[in-house]
Amino acid sequence: MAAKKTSLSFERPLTTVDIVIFTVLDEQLQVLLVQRPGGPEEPYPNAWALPGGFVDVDKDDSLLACARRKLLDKTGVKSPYLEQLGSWGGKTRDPRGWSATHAYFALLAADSVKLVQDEAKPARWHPVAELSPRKRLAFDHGDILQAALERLRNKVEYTSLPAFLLPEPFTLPQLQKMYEVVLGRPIDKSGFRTRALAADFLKEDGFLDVGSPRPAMGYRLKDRSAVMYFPRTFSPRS
Amino acid sequence: MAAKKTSLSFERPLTTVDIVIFTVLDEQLQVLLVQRPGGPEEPYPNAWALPGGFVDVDKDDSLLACARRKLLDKTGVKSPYLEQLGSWGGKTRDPRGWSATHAYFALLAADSVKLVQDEAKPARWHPVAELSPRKRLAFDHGDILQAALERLRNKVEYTSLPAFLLPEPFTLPQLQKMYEVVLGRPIDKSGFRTRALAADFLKEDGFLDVGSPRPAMGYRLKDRSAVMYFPRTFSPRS
DNA sequence: CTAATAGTGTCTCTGAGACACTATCGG
DNA sequence: CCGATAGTGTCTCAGAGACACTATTAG
Repeated sequence: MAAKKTSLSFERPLTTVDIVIFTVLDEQLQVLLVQRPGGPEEPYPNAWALPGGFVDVDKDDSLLACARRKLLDKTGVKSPYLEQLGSWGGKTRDPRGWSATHAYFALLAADSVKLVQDEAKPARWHPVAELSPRKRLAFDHGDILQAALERLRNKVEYTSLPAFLLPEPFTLPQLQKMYEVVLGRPIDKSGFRTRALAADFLKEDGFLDVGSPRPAMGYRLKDRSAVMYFPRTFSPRS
Repeated sequence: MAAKKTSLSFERPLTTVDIVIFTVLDEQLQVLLVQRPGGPEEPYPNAWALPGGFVDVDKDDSLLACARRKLLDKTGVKSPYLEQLGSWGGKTRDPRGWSATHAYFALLAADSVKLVQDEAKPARWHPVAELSPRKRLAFDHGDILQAALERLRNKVEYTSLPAFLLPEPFTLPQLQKMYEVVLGRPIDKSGFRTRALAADFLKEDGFLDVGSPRPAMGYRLKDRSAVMYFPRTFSPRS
């Protein structure tokens, strides 16, 4: 394993990991952003940015481990839904030099989060509807967020992803609401129930009384590590 | 732009770009591999690997540009279908140190390629069916190839990707053959034609005589920079 | 004519969408 | 009883799959 360093002396890009963390809060899709420190030597001082940072070659065994570490640090959540989104790299995206970031995207239930406030870097939920072109994010994080949103909205059409936005157990009406919030349009109840149950990724877990007149069946995911793919989408006929 | 180097003195991972280049040759899906040099200081000497290498912070403006450069160097092809596949990074994947690779995947027509042979690194097409667990690829390139195959087979079900495996103009029977080769199963002719034409991504380009008894209509892509998504898949009924 | 490939017509059936309906609770 | 939410039944229709059919060429 004694690494040969010969001819590896060229300049290496900076390597970071950034995470787009989504949740649904107040019936709105929200993303977690941190405010960058304001020092004069900092890039994008005081701008909002995705949580993330440099890979630590001593602490992190892999990119995924690095993402998990950063997510745990910020939110206290151990095992959210986490998938790779892509990578962005180039000469000009960071004024400090050629840099490449590995972006991940995560879904979690709002109430499972205890935001950890680093006084230098305050963290806050931002409704995605309220920041589209408004305040510009640091680096190319606006592009990354955009890609994450497209991926999320796309996958929601044909997967069980929104289940990760809810604490278990949850009811079918609650789950339907998650789909509707992410997609931004109502879904037919009957069709939704038929498909969700036919997809066979839920198991019953007793009745829940969530304050509505009639108690509803509570459900849990059969396998929290698997995502269900529906054969077709929820698209309206149009 | 004068970059502050203060506090950026920690160790940086090695950064590479690797490309999974697919084509169809002899009615088989094939992938381009290069043989690693055999020097005693080289990792995985003489093993087959995906084409790729270190990002050059002077030559490459971005990850995508880096991928294009490497692809052009190896195959002489300027504008193939090229998309990002994902990234793989960790402490142990390269014996020379913590490294992260940005993987891309490309599709091109076999006859558009003039393989550039670097005497130190011979390049050759390998039928994917013939190397599954057989010869182990260098680094984690087996995993990357596996991911590329899954992505390709998956997307072929509902996109026009196989069109990039053919030189233009091509006939519908030729295009159908590309789908069948990648999917590894026959497709119904009538349904295929209906859907391909309804998807409206082809434009007619006169009749072609490809040696078969009856000449067939030749087609070109309306927009070589866009991929068509079908509303449903080609899956057989059960 | 025949063989071979290009291209079309037609039947069936699944499953999604729309929407009206019933069921069960609190008050 | 009523209102509200949970959950079901039913009609229709687009579109995919299966497969038999016609069309056009070479010899």
